[in-house]
Amino acid sequence: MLKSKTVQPSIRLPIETDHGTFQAAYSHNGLATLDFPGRKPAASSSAEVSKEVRQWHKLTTRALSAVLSGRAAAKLPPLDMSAGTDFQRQVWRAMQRIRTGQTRGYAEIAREIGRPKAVRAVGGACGANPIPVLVPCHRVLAANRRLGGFSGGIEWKIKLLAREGVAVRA
DNA sequence: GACAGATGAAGGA
DNA sequence: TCCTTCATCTGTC
Repeated sequence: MLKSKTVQPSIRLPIETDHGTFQAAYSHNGLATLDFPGRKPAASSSAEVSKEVRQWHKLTTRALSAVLSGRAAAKLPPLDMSAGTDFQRQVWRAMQRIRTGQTRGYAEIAREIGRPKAVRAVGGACGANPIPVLVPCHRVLAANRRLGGFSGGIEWKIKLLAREGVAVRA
């Protein structure tokens, strides 16, 4: 089993949306983390922002506003998932394949990555997802279309799913 | 090695 | 339906 590697994002930039200010953090590989409004104090990096990061940030901002409007993101910046284990990256990739307005169950994700019994571990990997919204962990529901949980807060999961026209049970 | 966890399924009320 | 219990698998400490 691989332990997660701790890769320190080098640049933190705010993203203003109608729903509050998200915090995006970039490493040299791409977008590393995305924090919901109010989750962490707004922090702007003192490091110089390269042209490349500015381009990624522009894509992230557009993608975020698209998803928050219930639309599919046209283009995503490169996502730095190096902080996750192999298992977690498999789960996150499977979640990225879920289209806007569609949902999957934890068990379905588990089957998709070839580990049908690892449903609880899939839940754990969802919770460890550093880039919520863009890696759509909100589209993963528990059995019988129940909500399950959400690292950013269950109210965010409800809000995001409602934007995509997905009806869920409390 | 023990424990916790964003689950699933089965059984009973 | 709802609740409880147990089985299962992975990540973290």
